[in-house]
Amino acid sequence: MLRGPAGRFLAQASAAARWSAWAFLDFRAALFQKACFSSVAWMPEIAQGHSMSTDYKKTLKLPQTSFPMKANLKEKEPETLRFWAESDIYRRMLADREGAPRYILHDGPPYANGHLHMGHALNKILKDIIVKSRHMAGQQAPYVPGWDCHGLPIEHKVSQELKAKGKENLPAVTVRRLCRDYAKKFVDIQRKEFKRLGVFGDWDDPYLTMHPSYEAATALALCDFVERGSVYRGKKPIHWCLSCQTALAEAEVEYADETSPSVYVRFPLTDPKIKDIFPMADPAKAYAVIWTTTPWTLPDNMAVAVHPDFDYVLVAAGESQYVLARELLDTVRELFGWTEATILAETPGAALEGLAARHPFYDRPSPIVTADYVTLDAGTGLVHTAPGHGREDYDTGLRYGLDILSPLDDAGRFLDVVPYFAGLTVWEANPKVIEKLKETGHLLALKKLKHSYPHCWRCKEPVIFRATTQWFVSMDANELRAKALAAIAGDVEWIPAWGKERIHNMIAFRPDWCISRQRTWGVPILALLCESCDAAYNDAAWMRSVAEKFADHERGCDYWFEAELADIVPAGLTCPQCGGNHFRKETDILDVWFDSGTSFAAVLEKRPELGFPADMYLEGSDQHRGWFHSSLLAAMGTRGVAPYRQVLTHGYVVDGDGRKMSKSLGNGMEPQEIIDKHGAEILRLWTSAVDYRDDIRISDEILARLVEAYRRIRNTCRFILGNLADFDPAASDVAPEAMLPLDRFVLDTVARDHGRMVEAYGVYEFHKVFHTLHNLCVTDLSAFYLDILKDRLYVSATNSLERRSAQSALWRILRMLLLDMAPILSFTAEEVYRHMPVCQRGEGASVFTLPPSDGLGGWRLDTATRERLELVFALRGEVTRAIEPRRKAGDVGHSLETAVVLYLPEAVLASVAGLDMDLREVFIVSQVSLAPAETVPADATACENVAGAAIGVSRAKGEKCARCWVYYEEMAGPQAPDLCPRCAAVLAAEGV
RNA sequence: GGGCCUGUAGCUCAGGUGGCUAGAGCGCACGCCUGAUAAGCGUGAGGUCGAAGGUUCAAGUCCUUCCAGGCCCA
Repeated sequence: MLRGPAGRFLAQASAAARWSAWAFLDFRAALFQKACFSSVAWMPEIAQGHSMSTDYKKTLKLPQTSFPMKANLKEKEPETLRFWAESDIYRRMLADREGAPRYILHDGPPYANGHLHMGHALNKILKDIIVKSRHMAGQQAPYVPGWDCHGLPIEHKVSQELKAKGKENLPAVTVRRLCRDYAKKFVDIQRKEFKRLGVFGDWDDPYLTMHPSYEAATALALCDFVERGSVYRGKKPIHWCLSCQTALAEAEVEYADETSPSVYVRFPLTDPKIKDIFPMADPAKAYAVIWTTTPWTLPDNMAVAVHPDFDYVLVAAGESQYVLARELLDTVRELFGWTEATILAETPGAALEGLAARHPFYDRPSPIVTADYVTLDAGTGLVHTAPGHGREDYDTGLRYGLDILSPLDDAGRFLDVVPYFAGLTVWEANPKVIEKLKETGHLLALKKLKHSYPHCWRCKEPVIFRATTQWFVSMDANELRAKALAAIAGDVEWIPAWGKERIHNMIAFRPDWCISRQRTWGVPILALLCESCDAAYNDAAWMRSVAEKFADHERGCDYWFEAELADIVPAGLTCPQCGGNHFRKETDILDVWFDSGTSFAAVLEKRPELGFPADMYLEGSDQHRGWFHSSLLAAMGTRGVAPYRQVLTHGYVVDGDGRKMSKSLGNGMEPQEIIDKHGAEILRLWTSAVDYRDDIRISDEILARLVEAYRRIRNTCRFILGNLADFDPAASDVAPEAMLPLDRFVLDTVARDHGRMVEAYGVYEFHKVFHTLHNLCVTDLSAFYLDILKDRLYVSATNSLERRSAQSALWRILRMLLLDMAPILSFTAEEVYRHMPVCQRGEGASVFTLPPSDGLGGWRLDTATRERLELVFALRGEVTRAIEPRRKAGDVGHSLETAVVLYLPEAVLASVAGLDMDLREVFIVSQVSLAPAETVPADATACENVAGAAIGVSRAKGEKCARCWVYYEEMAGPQAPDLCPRCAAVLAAEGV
């Protein structure tokens, strides 16, 4: 509340103000009289009637602030970062919210490799905005960043470096040490880069999946699965390099052209059931025709696949009948040299399912199965299926319960059990298989084909698919799949909602989780393998005893690789299968998705400041397949609940045309360039401005727009700051209910927008925060309120109600703006905050010490008043529009050079006239008068948005006051002929 | 090829259950101001709502197909 004699005096004066400029003038004249009595000490030159207009500028209360207009973010941000580091802001924020409801956003660990790209920046800034907005909303929001450290890319990099140095086949512990150093290096690099973005968190103690305690937790999670009977060993084909004798991951496979034999083979269809499908078929001379470029896989053929929806024909050619896809008949006919080929019958592929063909050179059946990956691009529409030698074949094998046959040794030689080809390598077997086919008469055609074929990244030799023994987590044991699907549907909120459908489909149709990898850099699968029969020993209690050692070992699970066999094998252990007592350690490691998928156990459950389950997991939409997926399976499988309550996904960063960034297109953008050019703040603003649920575009134009937006927001703060320079709330605060109507109105407007922004933060719609904030600064504040306020702030007496009311409103507005800005524009909010005097901002050193508040104590403007005022502001728009033609005509420049008459319908006139409001100030003109609509002259401008109203514009009458630039018909008087009564009174009151 | 998603002015975004001459801010053009000044204010021009069909008295909003783009699979 305004205090002191001057305040009380002016408060009364203000209440006397009227809508009519004429009444206004009377009031000013009265003021002047008083002023003359109270002070005769005018500035001498004014008293002498000199025109010293420039000197009046010194008597105005122009904005004063050390807050620079130019942000200079590139230099300023590091200073702010230093300030945050020195004040230990992250811990301070947690301490400030001790006991408040917690909000736990669990960080999905980025891979510790390479520098940050835009996707990293987007992801971490979004997380930071959420964490900070929860803090500003009063919650305690810890954030522990993490890194994914194990895995192939690092191991790959390290082995490339070793290869370059000619050092290969080093012991596992050595390779692991190098991998650890490599990961460590990039954790440090990325940590620095993340911090540069202004992201708050426990950067001194992040979680690393290679940390001993983490590795122990991962291994223990595997124990949990084993204990529940969810883990089994089975066969699965993987890429295998014959010359390196090693398994290869997809990333280690390179595709290059290779020439292969291309063979067309017929499989006898002796099954009498064929007559049910094709009545004219003769089982004695019917054949299914397949095509393959890997003849050596034919010994392991287990089935023939057809597409259920394609049409297949029975064709008579020569003495035989052939089944093949109708669409491919013409191409094949020529190839086989069929002079005549008569279609005997036709059927959809689905009808063929279950028919038993015979293997072309072994005495066993090869059933016809259906598969939707069968195409008509090449071949015959019937696909040779060897589940031990192909991914799709394997899946089909699982579906039909076929044997996963792969009788090869590590060098790719057929085992002794394979008739005709034992001892041959697969490459040697190719021509022999062809010979065998010729011999049996089942080879229909032989050609050469040049095609893209997988090769080993190290030795560049062609690789094969070979079924090997792997570890799996069953999707069906303990109803893992069903429970996961139930959690997806019922326990988790997916944002956006389609995430539910997406992950549901993935879980619903995925095969068992293959958790083993034949690599070195990861958490070992704890098991002992019998030297004589290869049976695995993995008793859960024993596993647990080993896993627990990881936590205390300096290098975590290196323990497994370093320990003597005797220390690991339980005394007296005998193989339950063969009774043998010689064992070796399993050398497979866990899939890295198992590592990061168990972060809830290693981090959420372990850290006192966190908790399980998390409130939020937030990652890119690819993680439906990745971390969201593995975390869900791991938590459901070991804890029986989902690890998260909400899952939020963002799209990918693409270029200005919506295309993905790629090196070859040269359309990439790096966070570092943007920071160097514009500052991290612009990157943060970009993150907030876009709707991240779709793909997110970035381009120079987008950034240019954001830089503009940033300037507007910054300048708005600067202007407010400047006009609060002499404001001490303890001495001069005016409560909202005592403020001038305009101030109350705008305060209410800002409070509403503040509420909208708080709500938008709550539902993670940051682009709404950005648009609301920007619009508020541009439209409601800069172009409207602040523009109107200049007159009052600059001209009125320092301690007048007019000025103090405005400042009290500005002070509250600025605090709301800071709360809204801080999560996004953290650097700038902090800078603004630190330019506020302590009496305005409080004792806290940082903007992040502000308590959550709207600063209004729940005060709002009543709707009736609001609606009446909105009418006035609608009229303001009409006035500015009506002035414009006069300006264009050159009649007037500044709007203060005009006098306006509002011709209003009766009801409007009554409403406007009844308001305690200075219309001259609101319209920023020199004179305003109201008149009934009936009196409207022909040259008035009809209003567009106020029905029945019109505006008359003329040049302002009288003289321009040298101080406030408003035109008056009556000036102050002889002592100050170039001053208006108002200015004269102010100067007199202030003793100038 | 399959699953999920997107496509409204140059840019970023609004447009619950179909009913408006499709909105906002920025940018742009033109003008004003020079007491927020490498600032501020005003006015104005920009859209066949990705395309084509269809349902309907009425479609940016519903359906189908197509085109373009993204993520994940194959």
